[in-house]
Amino acid sequence: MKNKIIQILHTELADLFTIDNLRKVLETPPNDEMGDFALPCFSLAKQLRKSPKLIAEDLADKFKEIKEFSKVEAVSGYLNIFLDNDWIIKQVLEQSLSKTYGQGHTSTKTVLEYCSPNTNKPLHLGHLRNMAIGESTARILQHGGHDVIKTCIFNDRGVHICKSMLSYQDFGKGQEPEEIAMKSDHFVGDYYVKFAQEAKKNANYEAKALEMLEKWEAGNQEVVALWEKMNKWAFSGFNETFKLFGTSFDKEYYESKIFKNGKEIILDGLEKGIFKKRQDGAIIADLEKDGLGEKVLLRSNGTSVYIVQDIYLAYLKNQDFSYDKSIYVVGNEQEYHFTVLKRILQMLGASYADGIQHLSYGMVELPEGKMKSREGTVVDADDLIMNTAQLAKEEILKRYENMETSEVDKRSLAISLAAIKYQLLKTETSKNMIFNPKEAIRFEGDTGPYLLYSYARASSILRKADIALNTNPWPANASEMKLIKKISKFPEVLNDSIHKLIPSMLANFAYELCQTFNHFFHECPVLKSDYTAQRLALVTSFRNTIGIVLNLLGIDKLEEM
RNA sequence: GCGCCGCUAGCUCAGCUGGAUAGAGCAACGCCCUUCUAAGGCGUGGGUCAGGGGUUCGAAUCCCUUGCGGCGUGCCA
Repeated sequence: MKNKIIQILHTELADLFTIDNLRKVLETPPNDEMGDFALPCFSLAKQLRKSPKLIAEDLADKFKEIKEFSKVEAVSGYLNIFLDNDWIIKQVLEQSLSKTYGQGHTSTKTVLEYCSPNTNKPLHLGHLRNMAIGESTARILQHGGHDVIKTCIFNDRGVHICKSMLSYQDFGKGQEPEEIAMKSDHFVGDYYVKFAQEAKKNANYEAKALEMLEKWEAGNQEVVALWEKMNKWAFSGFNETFKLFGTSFDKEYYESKIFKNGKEIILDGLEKGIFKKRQDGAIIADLEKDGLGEKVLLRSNGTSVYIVQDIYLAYLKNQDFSYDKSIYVVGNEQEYHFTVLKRILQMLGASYADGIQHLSYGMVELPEGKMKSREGTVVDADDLIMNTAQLAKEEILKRYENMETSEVDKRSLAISLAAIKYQLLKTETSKNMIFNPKEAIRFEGDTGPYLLYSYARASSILRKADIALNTNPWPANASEMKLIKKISKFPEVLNDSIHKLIPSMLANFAYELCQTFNHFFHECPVLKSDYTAQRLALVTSFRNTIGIVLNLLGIDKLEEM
C-alpha cells in the first residue's frame, strides 16, 4: 500500500523527489489523528527558499483532489495525508485474504547454515536461539522468494569430542544409554562433564585426550569404533531434539569428512602470491591493511587451522548449490572469524565470496552471567522444552479439567514451543539477551502464547459464523480501521526484515498485530453486528496474516486454546 | 594495549538507516466475564534514553569524549 501512495505522490513531486527518496522520507505519524502517512518538508526549505510550513501548505493544495486521499493537512512543516477508508479497506482485503500475502519474487539462491553443534554434548539454550533464528530466517527468505537450502555442519571430531570418549572409556563400564533409559546425547554429555571433573584432579588427563585424538587421526580401530558409537548416540539425540523443536536440514556436512581438505586451496594461493610463507614456516594471509592482522592458515608443521576448513566448506557449498548468497547463523563472538573468512575468499578471487554474510546473533546469558558447561549452569534444550510444556499443561488443566490426555499433550507442547521461540526471537537479533530460567517462561502479556491465543480467538469466531464474508467496504470504526491498517503493514515489515536480515522485526510485528486485534475483539462484536459479513472478512484477514507470520517465525498454530 | 558491540521505567525489552507529546510486557494499584476464548481488555503511577560536549530546523538515534559491561584480538575449534 505504501508503494501506491509513493506512486501517487511522485506523479506530482517528480521534480523534488525520486521514488527512492520518497520511500526514505515518507513516514507514519506517531498517532492516527495526524493521518496515515506524513511527508516532512524541512529538507526542502533550503532548496525552495521557503519555510517548511509554507511548503507543506502548498503541497496540501496540490493533493486536494486525489481520490485516494480523504484529507491532506499541513501541520507545522509536515504534510499529513489521510487515506480514504473505503480505498484502504479494499486494498487490504484484496491482498490479505490470500496465502501469498506479502510474498516476494526473486531468483536468489541462498544457502543458510545454522545450529552446527559439537557432538560431545546435548543442545542447550544457545542452540535454541540459533535454531529459532535459523529456521525463521529460512522461512522468511522463502516467503520473500528465495530458494533456500538449510545446512548444518556437525563438528563431530576434535579434542573436545575425544574428551567425552576418553571419560566414557575410563568410567562408562560399557554401559549403554538405553539401559538406564537416558536420552543418548545427554548420556554422552554427562561423560563430557565427567571429563572436566577428572581433569581438575588429574593433570595428565588433558594430554590423554590429545593422545586419543592422535590415535583417531591415525585410524586406530578401537578409537574409531568408540567414536562411531558415541557419535551415533549424539546424532540420534540431536535428531529427536530437531524433530521436537520443528527444524530440519536439507544438507548436512560433517567436519570429520572435510577437515583435511582445503590445504590445496591455501597452497595454490601461496603459489599465486596471495598468501605468504613466514620466517617460521607458517603460511599466512596478510590482513594488516584491513586492520585484521596476520591470519595463520597452515601451521609450520603443515597442518591446517580451523578456518581452512571453513574456506573449503564455502567452496564445497558453492560446488553443491552454486549459490547467490551464503548466510551463516553464528554467534556474535565469531564476527572476526567471518570477516576474515570473507576477506580471504575475496583475496582468492572466489566468485561466491561477496555473497557471504554472517547473521550474527547475540548470546543468551543467565542472570548470573554466561552459561558454563563445567559449572553445570547450562540450560538444556530438551529439559527447557519439556519443563515449559509441563507448566503449560497445568494452565490447560486449570481451564479444561476433563480434556483428553493426547489433546493436552499436543497443546502444551505447542504452547511451550511458542513461548520459547518467541522469547528467543523477539529481542533484537544481534543483541545479547538475558534469560531467566527461574521465572520460567511466561504465558501472559508479550509472549508466544499471547500470539497463539489471539489466533485461536479469531478461529473461534470463524467457526461459529454461519454466513459468508463480504469484502465490500463499510463504515468501519476506529478499532476496525486500526486493525486494517496494521494488517496493511505486513509486507513492509517483511521486506525490512529480509533486507536487514533481522527476524526479530517480524516477531515484534506479530505482537503489535495481535494487540490491535485483541483491542478490536473487545470493542467490536462480530457475530451480533450490522456488519457481521464485513467483520468476518476482517477477522479472516487477520487470522490469515497472523497465521502467515507465525509460520514465518516457526511457530505452530492452535485452532483452540 | 588495540578492535567490535552494548547501556532506554524497579526488571525484561521495543523504538532500523535523524522527525511531531520516548513505547510495551512483567511487577504494584484500580476497574471489566448472563454478550464471539479473562492465556483477554481498560485505566493509574513509574524516564536526566549511562554522564559530558558537538553537528542539525530537529538527536534515544549521527560525531567526539568519559564511565560501566560484554566479546574478540590463538600455529584453539
